[in-house]
Amino acid sequence: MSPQGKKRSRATLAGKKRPAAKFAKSKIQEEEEELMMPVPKERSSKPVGSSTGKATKKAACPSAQGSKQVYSHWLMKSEPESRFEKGADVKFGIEDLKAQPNQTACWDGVRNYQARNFMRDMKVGQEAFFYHSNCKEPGIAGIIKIVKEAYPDHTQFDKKDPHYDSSSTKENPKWSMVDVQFVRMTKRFIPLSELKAHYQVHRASGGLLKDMTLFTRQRLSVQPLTDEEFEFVLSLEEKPS
DNA sequence: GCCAACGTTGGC
DNA sequence: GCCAACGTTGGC
Repeated sequence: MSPQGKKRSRATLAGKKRPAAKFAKSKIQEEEEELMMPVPKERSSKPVGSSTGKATKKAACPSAQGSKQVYSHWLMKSEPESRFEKGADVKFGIEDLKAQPNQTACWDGVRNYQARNFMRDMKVGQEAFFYHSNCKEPGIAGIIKIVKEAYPDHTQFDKKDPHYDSSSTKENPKWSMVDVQFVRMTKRFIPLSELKAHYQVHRASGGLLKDMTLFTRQRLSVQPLTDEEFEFVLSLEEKPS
């Protein structure tokens, strides 16, 4: 995304963009995706709060009737190293976000329905990990927060943009983006290798990270974390690497 | 640079 | 609707 939505997505501003590639999905396909989305497959979504039934105000309540899981934490991938796509550099690391006016940028360029739908679920004030992908050292570099909820991604209408989508119209925009603001760097960089090691242990032992989307849906550039996953990953900050 | 994972396309 | 071909993601 820019962040890779992207897979990737990224922020806008002068020049970075990503590829638009092929998008020619049938209407049907598109609608389907919009309507049903993604509750990431297996996570047993545990509603964050109550065990007893129903509706406490909290968040996640996957309840029986098929309502979908509600998330309040996210992980957003972006590439911190230069890479050219259709002539444009898609580089957008956390340092690039910090350098933006107000340390804020729009997360444009996401061209995957599931990632898009997760962005549409994001609420102002929610936090996300800023994940560096496709680079020397992949992993979590910092924390960002949502400062503007989903609105049309302007790059879909820009023929010069690598993410241009000729099938989208202003009347019915296909792709969305959110605005994010830098919150802080993590106390230390949390490498993918470390996260993966925990994931593997947890997968075997039934630990907290056993369903972490980063590993269960490998190429998804915008993804949710349960509160427990978010807290666990944050706790790694305190450990010496 | 390689290549596994996986989403999309399009023939049938 | 199946599925092989193809393209992209992204770790290594």
